[in-house]
Parts: sequence; C-alpha cells; structure tokens
Amino acid sequence: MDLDARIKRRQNRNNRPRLIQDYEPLSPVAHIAEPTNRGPVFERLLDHLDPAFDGRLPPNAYLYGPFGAGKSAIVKSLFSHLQQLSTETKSVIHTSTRVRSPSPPGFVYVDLRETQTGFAFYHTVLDALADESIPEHGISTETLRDKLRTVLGNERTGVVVAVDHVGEETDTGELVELFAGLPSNMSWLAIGRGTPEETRLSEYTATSIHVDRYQPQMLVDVLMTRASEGLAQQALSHELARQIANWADGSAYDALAALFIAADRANQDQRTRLTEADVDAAIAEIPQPSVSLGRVLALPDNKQLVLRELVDLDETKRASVTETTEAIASNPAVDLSPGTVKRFLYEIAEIGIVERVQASSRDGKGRPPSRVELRFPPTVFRRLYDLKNSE
DNA sequence: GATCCACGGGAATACACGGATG
DNA sequence: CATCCGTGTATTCCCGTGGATC
Repeated sequence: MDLDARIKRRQNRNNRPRLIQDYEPLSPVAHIAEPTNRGPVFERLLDHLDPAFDGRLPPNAYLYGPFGAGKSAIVKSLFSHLQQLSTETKSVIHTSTRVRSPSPPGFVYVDLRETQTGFAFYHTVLDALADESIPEHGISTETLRDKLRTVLGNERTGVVVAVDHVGEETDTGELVELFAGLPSNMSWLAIGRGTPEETRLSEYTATSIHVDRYQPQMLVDVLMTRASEGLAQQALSHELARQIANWADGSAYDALAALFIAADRANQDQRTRLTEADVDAAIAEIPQPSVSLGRVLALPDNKQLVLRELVDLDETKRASVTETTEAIASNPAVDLSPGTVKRFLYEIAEIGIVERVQASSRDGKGRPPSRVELRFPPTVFRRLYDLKNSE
C-alpha cells in the first residue's frame, strides 16, 4: 500500500466506518508487489535466470501452471526487480573507469492480452528498451522490427522477454514467429497454462518450470492479507476466509473474486462485516468455468463499453442476440451502429468471454436465436470498469 | 426442398496520427 | 504552417453458409 492510500484510509475513517477502504487490493486482477508464499517458485526461476548474473543470456524457458496459481504476479514482480537491478548496474559500469565487470541483460515483461499484434509486440519491447518514445502511428511493422534489431545490436548481453498468457489468443507458433528474424541475443520466458507438450513449447525451450495451485492455507493467507489492505478491520473472519479458500480449489483468482463480490454485497447492505450469506452469494455469481477479468479488461474500449451495458441489461432484453443488440445500440451512451454492436457480441462470444446459448427452439421460423451468457462475474467487472473509467 | 433467420468471415471504408512535402 | 501521405486500427457493411421448421 502506498502512502496516498494510507492517508486516504485515515481520511475515510472519520466519516463513518466504511467496509471497503480500497477496491484495488481486492481486485482479482491486481498483483501486489510481493506475492506471498511463492518463495520456491522464485528460487527455481532465479536458478534458470542465473547466467544473467554473470552477464550471460539465459536460454528460452516456459513457466506453466493452472489458472490463479500466481504465475503473472510472480513474473511481473521478479522482472520489475531484475530490470531495475540491470539499469542500476549498467549506470555503475558507465560511470566507472574500470571495465570488465559483466553487463546484465535487460528484462522486459509483455502481456499478450494487451499486445496481440506484431506491431503492438515490437512496440512494447522497443518502448521498454529505448529511451526515446516510439510512434504509435504512421510507422510500419517492418520499420519497427528494424529499429528493434538496431537497439538489440547495441545491447552487450541481450534481453530476456517474459511473454505472458501464451495459448490464449496467441499460440506457440505465433510466439516463435514474433521472435523470428530478431537477433539471437534475445531470449524469452513464456508463461501459460498448458503443459510443455500440449503447447509444443517443449520443442523450443530447454527448461520448463511448473507452478502448482495454491494450498488452502496459503490462499487463506492471501485472502487475509488483501482483506487487511482493502477492508475495514475485522471485516473478514478467518473462518470465512477458510470457506472461500476451500471453495476456490487453489485459485487465488477465484478466491479474490469471491472476496470482492462478498465485500461489495455487504457494503451495499451498509454492513461492516462479511457474512456467510455474502460468501455464498459471491460464489454463486462466479461462473464455472470462468474467464479471467484480465482478458475482459484488456479488450478494446468499445468492446468493454458494450459489455458494460450488457451486464446491466434486463433479463428480458437478453433473450436473443438481436434483441440484446438493439437494447445496447439504442443507448445514447453507445455511439456504435447496431451492426457493430452485433459484430462485437459475436466476436466476444467467439473468444469465450461470453457464451452463446441456443434458445430452446420454439415458435417462429428460421434458425433459433441464442442469448449470450457471461463467463465472468458481473459485479467485479462493473466495479472495476467504473473505477477505471471515472478517473 | 423452400424459406427464414442466425452466424460469422472478410472486404470496404473511416479514422488517427507521425512524418514528409511544399 | 497547411496539406498530403503512409500505416495500423476501428468500424461498418456485405453476403455466403448453417441450421431449424414446414
């Protein structure tokens, strides 16, 4: 928690006891700086990255494990520390008259959820490596790649790129394609869910590191830590945390989503403590299986806008894609043609963020319509979307 | 089959913006 | 400075295909 948050929290205290002090620590897609209880995984990653400390480039590798095991949190945290270290070391070397001390590689983290095209990928990497700002328009992908080659040519040791969420929108073949034609002083750490074999990443990597789901006790710790940062004192009992943890089956994502919804529900009721009914209701709201809100919140703005309207739509307006389209497109807040809204709905369904469910074929002629059902908990999306768009 | 919608791929068009040109 | 050009992205539109009933 940063200082601003601490001060804000003191301010709020004076009004009246507020259950929710801060949504951020409760968010299942926010990663806190130091993930708890993940020491062994850090150690294995550091073993793999060990050559970096001698100024050599580690080979390609693959970190994999189930949904909500903390993979992204671990790598984000680790890479930001390593990058900082790398920058500091380099500046020391620059200002020192003595040479010969090994130059560490650079470390860049790329999330393929936000970086889906080759253009976006090269842009992100380049932006992290170059001091100058990189244009986002009027420049070809090929030019961007050339620039990246040039920058890498000046890197003594090279760069390690963490590529998160391989296998969602971007598969192994596309990953390899992105690195094709780039200098060999660039290696990658892929992160995904599938095993090295089923993703064929074993063909490209020397090392695979597996992350296991959380043990229930670890999840309880995670929940208590987040609750202490985001909620009023004593709002979450140890017993309720245990219930959530047991249900979540090792997924910190699911556990935090449940906590978030339960807290929101209690807050609506003007209570300052969570009850078992809050938790039950929360669990009922989370679809199984569900898709990460990280993916939802990484969609283009207008697609998120369509979803934001969708989650508030009356049940009766959701009977068919056509009806849903009309309801959303007729909203003045949505400046899109009905055709586009419909297109978006189909595309969002195609990638599994909503699911088309065929109506029990009844009256009428022609192909029976289908309605869309959410594959993510609406309460969390609603709050996070509104928070993000109110700033 | 014939007919009626639902779907969804992909072409066409509009757009935003950095850079080049005059 | 005003304008045009090149490029990737967003939006819109078109139309063939899929799947149901009669």
